[in-house]
Amino acid sequence: MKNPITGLNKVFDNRIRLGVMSILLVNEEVNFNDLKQMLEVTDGNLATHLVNLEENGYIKVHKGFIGKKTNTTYAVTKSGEKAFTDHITALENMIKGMK
Amino acid sequence: MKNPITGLNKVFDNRIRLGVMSILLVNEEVNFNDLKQMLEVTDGNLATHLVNLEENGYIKVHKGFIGKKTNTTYAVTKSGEKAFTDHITALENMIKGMK
DNA sequence: TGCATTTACTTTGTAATTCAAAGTGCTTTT
DNA sequence: AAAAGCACTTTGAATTACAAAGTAAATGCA
Repeated sequence: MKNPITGLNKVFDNRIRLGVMSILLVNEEVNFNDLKQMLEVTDGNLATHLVNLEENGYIKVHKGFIGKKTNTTYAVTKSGEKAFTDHITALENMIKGMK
Repeated sequence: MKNPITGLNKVFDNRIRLGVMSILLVNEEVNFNDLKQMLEVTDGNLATHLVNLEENGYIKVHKGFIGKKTNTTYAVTKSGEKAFTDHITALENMIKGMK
């Protein structure tokens, strides 16, 4: 039997990062507050994970304005999309369970 | 949009525990050494995660002998099987991405 | 027989990660 | 103009993950 966990991406071991990615895959652009509400996490916690995802090149951050208010949006990168789908594929293979 | 990460089990945030469960779901009983080789982890690391899974009631441990040599085997419990499949279901739902 | 080695874990200590609370700077409300 | 709210960032503590060292029994070999 080959190692079932090779191919799993360490970045996605975390539920919040996983959640962010799954949201960003189906929503083109999402801002901080929406993410926070969707995932029901504290500011600091979410921010940390967003920084992590950005440092890994999986999401891109756009700091803009709506009127005079800052509006920071997040979107997946090509690389992030690939990393995520690869991870899901690895998960599926793991679940299938190869003896 | 509802929170996509509710339903994800914290115990399975970890790749090694995830791997152990996926192995034990398709193999009735597996011993320490086989798990170690399959997952390519160090003794201490694997042992820690096995204790964690046992404390959560997801696996049961059987300390037996083969001849004079100790042989400790691990198997999933009913509750572990349910927890794991529930987690997988939650993952699948998350991936499907509900807006 | 006796000493070294291997096996199968367990224990220990450190490094990394996760998270919430407090802080910052700006905007909006009263 | 002061107070409150928003959108983050920073900080610090707690938890978790991990490898290395330790232990006890069994086996190999001289």
